[in-house]
Amino acid sequence: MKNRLPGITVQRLPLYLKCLDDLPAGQVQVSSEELAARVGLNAAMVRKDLSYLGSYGVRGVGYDVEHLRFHIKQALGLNNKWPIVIVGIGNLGRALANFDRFSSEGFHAVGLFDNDPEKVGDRFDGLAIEHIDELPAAVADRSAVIGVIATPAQAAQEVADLLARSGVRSILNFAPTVIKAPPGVKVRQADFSTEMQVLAFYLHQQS
Amino acid sequence: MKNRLPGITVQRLPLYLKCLDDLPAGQVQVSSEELAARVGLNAAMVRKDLSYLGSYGVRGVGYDVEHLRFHIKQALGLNNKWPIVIVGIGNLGRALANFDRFSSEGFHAVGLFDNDPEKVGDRFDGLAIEHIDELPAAVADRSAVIGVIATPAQAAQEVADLLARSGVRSILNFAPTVIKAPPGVKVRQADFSTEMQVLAFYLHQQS
DNA sequence: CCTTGTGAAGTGGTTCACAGCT
DNA sequence: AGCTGTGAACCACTTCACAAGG
Repeated sequence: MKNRLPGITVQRLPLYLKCLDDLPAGQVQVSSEELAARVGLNAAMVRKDLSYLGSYGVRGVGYDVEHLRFHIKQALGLNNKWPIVIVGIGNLGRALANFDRFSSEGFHAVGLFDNDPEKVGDRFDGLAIEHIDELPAAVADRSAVIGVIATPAQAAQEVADLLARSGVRSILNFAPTVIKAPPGVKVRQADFSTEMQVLAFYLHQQS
Repeated sequence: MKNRLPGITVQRLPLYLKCLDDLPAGQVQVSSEELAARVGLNAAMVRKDLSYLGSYGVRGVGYDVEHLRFHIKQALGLNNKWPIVIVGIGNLGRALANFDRFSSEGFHAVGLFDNDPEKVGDRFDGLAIEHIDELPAAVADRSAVIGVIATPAQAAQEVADLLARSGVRSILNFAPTVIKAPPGVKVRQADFSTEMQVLAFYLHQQS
């Protein structure tokens, strides 16, 4: 076991976690072979990924499902409850706010923000929508560490700047534009059009 | 120029395209240095990625913005209009259906499906929601090639099977579960919780 | 003189193949 | 006997560094 996981392993750990959830109720052991088939990867890769977490398998048997789930969540920091804020409460923002697996997955929404005064006060997921001007104080008061951007593209950079200044340490950007953030603020791009365009490439190739 | 682009280059081409859109109106040339700064990468990587498309830059000058945009779109197959269907018209499905950059980005929605009879007939983006039972015929009639899954996790595999049987060649899955598809059907996972969990890892590390 | 395009070197991820345990 | 854990070989991507060319 090394104490540093490759970035790409970090990206696969959430997939293993989802596969564990999909196992038949009552299944107590799982082999690298079975997990690999479920995620669509090679068994050696699964074993190598999991070995970075420590030696939690049993030779000749496999991995204990609950034990493994615990250690993956541990490695990802999902045994905390990270406070997050969501900016832009259109259809996408509402979908995110209603996402009820937050609680089981290490996050909880502590603020919903929009710049439309019409929307302020509406409630989702037990939270009232607040005006974007309230964001800096809210992030500080509620110790939010992740900001989710679900605004139109033209507002995204401005919102990212505001989030960064307010003190979040990570940004998940759903707007179809590339945003910059100061060093120390980790950004992930999570947008629909990028994924679609990648699929288009493979369609195009075939034809 | 080779005729095979590395998979990871394919994933970055959409980002370059977005950066070209963000350039000040009227800017006619762009250097690898400037593009790199915008996407947050090394200039050599940008040049190498673009060199796979052919030698479309001018030494000492840079790349012609329009020319480059054309060739990236060409490579990604975005000079077609790929017909897509969206399954699961909750908040997320509506966000996708309303996504108005489709037309400029090589796609158009040709069907919206849900299993809730209450929703059937509602209109979004100029399309009426149809019942999921209509999906196979619709995919065939309208030549849809991409299926987007925006259902809850427990329905996702079933919808994926239905899409694959109906003849789509690519699936974009937003449900927080790992789905399988037969060989020949390309799947991309695009889910919120995976991205959040990756961010959680980096937060956890710092603290 | 400036910036592209690209071999070559460097880095990191994947797969193989088998020793090590149960 | 079976499955994990892991060095070693392999392969892919990134970065360097510079020749080529406007």
